[in-house]
Amino acid sequence: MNKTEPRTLPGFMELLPQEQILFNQIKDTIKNNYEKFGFLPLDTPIIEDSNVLLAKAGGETEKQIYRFTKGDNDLSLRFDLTVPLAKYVAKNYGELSFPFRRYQIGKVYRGERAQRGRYREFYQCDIDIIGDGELSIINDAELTNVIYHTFSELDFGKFTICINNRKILNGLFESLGQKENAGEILRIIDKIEKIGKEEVIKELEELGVEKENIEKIINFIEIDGTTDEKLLKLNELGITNEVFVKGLQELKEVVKYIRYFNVPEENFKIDLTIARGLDYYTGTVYETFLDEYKSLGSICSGGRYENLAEYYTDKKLPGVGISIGLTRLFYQLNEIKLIEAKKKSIADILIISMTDNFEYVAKVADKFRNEGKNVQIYYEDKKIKAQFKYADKLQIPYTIVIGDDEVNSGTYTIKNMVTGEQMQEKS
RNA sequence: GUGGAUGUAGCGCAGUUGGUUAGAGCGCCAGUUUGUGGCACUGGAGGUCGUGAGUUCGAGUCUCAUCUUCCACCCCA
Repeated sequence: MNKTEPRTLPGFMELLPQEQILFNQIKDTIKNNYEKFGFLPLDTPIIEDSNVLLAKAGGETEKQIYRFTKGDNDLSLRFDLTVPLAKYVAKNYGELSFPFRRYQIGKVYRGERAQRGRYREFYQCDIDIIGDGELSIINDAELTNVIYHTFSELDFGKFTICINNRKILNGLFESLGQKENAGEILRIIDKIEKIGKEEVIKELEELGVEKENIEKIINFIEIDGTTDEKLLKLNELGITNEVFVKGLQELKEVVKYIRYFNVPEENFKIDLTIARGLDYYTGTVYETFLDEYKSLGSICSGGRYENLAEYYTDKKLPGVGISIGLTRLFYQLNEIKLIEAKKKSIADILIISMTDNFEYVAKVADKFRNEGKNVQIYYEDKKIKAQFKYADKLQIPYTIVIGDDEVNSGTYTIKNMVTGEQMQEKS
């Protein structure tokens, strides 16, 4: 008979057990940190009606969406967790309490060409805070604190949360008379880390921005110094544009509260080049980098948006959120060996049974389970040697041997697989 | 969507200017050891060389096509 080759689609991550254990540990750490700040769990369907999902989308995003029909239904796979959140909040507006704080950890789908570390199916770990009409700027600062706590516990080394405010950039462009192509300018500036200053200037020229303005833009994003020095220099630019002034005010507030939250100075900074690709951000924007592995790019990004669900409801729902692209992050950290899958088994104890008295074996297993241990019983009819080998392969730290001797004396023999020590205990 | 590579055992690979029956390592299975794993030794299973066509007396090796996967660009997490 012809066999079908058992292959997994490119761009889809599939892990071996020991890697999956590590992956889940990281995922759990993120989840626990999100919950520590009172975020509520949310799960939404992976498939949505295309009309709902694509209410806003266009351009690049739309091209990458997995879209298909089943019968008469036009369906799509979610490409992020924010759009489903918008739908959910609009739909359940009456049932929810605002500010609505939710976290969602789930898979999303983008049909782009697979590439190193680039996936078509990947986990996003999102938190968002949605206000009804208004939302305090303190929330923007708190998200920095959530990121700080999460990555501190994840322990991937030193990291820096870069903060900026879209209004500052937009206000600057407005004051320069570049309001129309502000979006494109942002996109170009955002790439400065990657392509360098010269290339940014070149691209701005190609866009048709005047020399004088390019100079001002470059001078602006090159403002340096400590956080307070940067804020001072921004003030000294003397820009009176309303949007700029508001943005600067917001940034100052955010910094003030970040300090109240006691996030160490070394873990956050103002970075005026951070713009974020997505155009729905209207205020604070975040990107987080591992100091020793800047080349990985941002490992946690997000920002403030004016109106979450404008395509679904007239209600004004401002929000602020961040997202960790877990699948890619895991891949990258594994690549650079910053994390390593060591644990091969979930079981703490493997029971090797050499008796027909199964009832006795089951009782011993339950005794340890009741003590909070993960216990697996080996049922197959194999030699004791093979059973020990199995425990060894899976690196299960303890084995318990139960033969007729043990049953008759009401005991079990427990063996430490690392040291080789073993002893008989009363059951 | 554009450009460049790749494919030999479960895995990562070797295979000379085309020449008998395609190799070693790791892994897997069994035995040395019928109540004790790791180490060692011995033995074993496992490949229509991605697929199809062509050149040739002869193709893993040369040619063409095709599929697959990977890398870069675009965009993004």
